[in-house]
Amino acid sequence: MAVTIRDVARRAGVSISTVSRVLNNTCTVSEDKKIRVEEAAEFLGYVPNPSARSLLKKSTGGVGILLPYVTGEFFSEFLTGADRLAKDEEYFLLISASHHRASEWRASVRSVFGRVDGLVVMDPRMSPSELDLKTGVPTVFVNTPVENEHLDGLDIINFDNRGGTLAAARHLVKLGHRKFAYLRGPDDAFDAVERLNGFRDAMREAGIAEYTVIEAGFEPEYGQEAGRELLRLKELPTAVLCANDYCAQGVMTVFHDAGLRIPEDVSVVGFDNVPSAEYARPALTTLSVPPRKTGAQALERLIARIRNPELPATRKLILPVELVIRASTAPAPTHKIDRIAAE
Amino acid sequence: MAVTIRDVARRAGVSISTVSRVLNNTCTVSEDKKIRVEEAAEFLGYVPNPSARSLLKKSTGGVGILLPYVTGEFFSEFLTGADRLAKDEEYFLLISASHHRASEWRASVRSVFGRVDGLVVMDPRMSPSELDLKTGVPTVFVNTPVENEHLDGLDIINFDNRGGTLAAARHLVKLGHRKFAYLRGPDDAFDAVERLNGFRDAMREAGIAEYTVIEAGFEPEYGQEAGRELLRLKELPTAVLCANDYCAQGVMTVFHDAGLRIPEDVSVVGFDNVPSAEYARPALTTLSVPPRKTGAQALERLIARIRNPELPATRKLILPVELVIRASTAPAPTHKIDRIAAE
DNA sequence: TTTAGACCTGAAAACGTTTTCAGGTACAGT
DNA sequence: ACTGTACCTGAAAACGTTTTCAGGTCTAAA
Repeated sequence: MAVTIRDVARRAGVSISTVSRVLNNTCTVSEDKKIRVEEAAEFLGYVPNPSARSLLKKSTGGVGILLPYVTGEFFSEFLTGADRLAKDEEYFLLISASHHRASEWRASVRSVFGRVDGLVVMDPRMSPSELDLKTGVPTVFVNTPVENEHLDGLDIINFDNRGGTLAAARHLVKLGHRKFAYLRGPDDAFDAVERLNGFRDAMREAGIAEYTVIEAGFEPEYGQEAGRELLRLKELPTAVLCANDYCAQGVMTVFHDAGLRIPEDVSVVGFDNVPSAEYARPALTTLSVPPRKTGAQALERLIARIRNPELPATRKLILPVELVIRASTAPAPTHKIDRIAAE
Repeated sequence: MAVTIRDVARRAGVSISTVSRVLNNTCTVSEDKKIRVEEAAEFLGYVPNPSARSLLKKSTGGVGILLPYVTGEFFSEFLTGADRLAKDEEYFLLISASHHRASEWRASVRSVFGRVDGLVVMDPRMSPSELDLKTGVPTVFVNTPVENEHLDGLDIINFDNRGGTLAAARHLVKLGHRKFAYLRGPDDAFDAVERLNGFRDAMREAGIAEYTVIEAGFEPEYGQEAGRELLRLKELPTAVLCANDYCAQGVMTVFHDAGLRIPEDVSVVGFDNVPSAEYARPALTTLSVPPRKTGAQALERLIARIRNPELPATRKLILPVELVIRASTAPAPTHKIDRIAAE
């Protein structure tokens, strides 16, 4: 049986009210009793029961984070940022992954319900209205699809996905590339679609009407599959933009194994700038989104709203995305390209 | 104001006891009242208050996970496994990272105290006694240093770190390598030390007295630094074993940039088999520890102990580690090795 | 000496549940 | 008709806190 406030009170020879007052120093208590209580609490190793406390205060001191995956550098960096801020602000973190599945999503929501003072929700495949959260706590959405007209009451942090790919493609156009391929992410993922749109914007802008778009995905396997598909084309693109860094890593392995040289024969660009992108060889040109900072920022905003419920909920923040040029991109090749047969 | 059991009782025209009984179907209730209660609860969207419930039941339905980092493929894979099992068993996950710092460690412990029914603790730098957990809940330690004689009351899951490196080094010896370097992890990290010991075992076994050990670490930066140091040696090793995969990735970038060919000039081995090891080029030979499975296993064991407190706590499990041979290792070179000057 | 006010303290209510306890009804067996 | 039993139900206690309320003491002012 855990030690309760009553035990402390008995040992200090005071009432439980006094113990509570001392421990929360909520109003003045005579010096001697204060010392007696503190000693007793220390001696007994008393820790207030969080359930009892939050039952009364109607706040738990916790923040829930709901995301599709807990795996992968992007998400884990996001969590690191969130964890950092949570610790600073003395909140605990309740984390749950949905794997884009409705059943797990419901289980996640159920598991946080009533246990947290606020929620950070990240799911690029579902709009806030589909998520239908009736949790009654402040919520910050990250990387979430939303039409501007339905913004009211929503607090959103997104990345400039569209602008990112646009910038990358522009860069490649400037390097003389004309034959492009885009390895797209799943079409039910909002960020993947935005990235594709950015690519299309760039092509339109450059007056390039013909380019290849291949359905890939966010994992290296999909990149490999798409890479093999590219190798079967009768004319190889000289520049390949990818849904994200993992996809890019996948396509790079296939190109490498086919004897293609990156960037001499073909340029490759990722998205996200995950830590491993820097350590790939060739190091990957990519678009830097700051997941750690975003995690911290989401939590900061959420905690501000928890502490001050008057704060208006409606807000939309679009974080800029930065082109990081590394070794995987170069001017368009002028030589003829040899490749080992596909498959 | 959230809807309480009292609201449901009023709407259904019964007492709160009856509502509770229906919702937990804890004993027989007449059919009509049962239906009325269920309808009322559904209509009002009633969800029992977890604080009130756990205050009474003395169990929270939560499990705490305390680890050094939440970043990196190893930890995030571990979390995925844990999350999976938690969801299956209807537990929520309270996660906190300590970054190997005592102050954060204490903050983490404080944040889970009283909020969870059990704890999974992973910290290769601290023995359970140093952690001095007086949480009063069942705890499973993962990848934690412990001397066999102090095992009582401890529930431990470790990897065969020593055997892993031993197997890798043996493999390289069999490939004809005689000039070895080992990039070691921090010497206060138990697993890093065990891995080094495995390497030393192999050298002794092969009768190799001279080899290089360099203080590196678990991040690619350290691998790069150590790699540059290796390049300054007057004689290059033909085989480099690393503290983990990230370290290996770091050293590989430096070798690559120095014009060394892997594995023709030098073989490199990692440890952990993180997902990106497969997609590096050359693909990394490494030792597979199954973090996801371990996460699930730790949680499974913990939940079993929570549900059955009679279960003896003392247990030590050492998970095998498997050598995964990929393209970064090859027979020892017989040719002379050219390298671009270090720095 | 009285009284107002400041200050300290304990009793008790409250938070939202679950669970025990006891009362009530209906029915079957005598 | 009476008793015993099974079944259902509501009142109330309990969980461990915080907070309100009110009582009590002490000091200072009148």
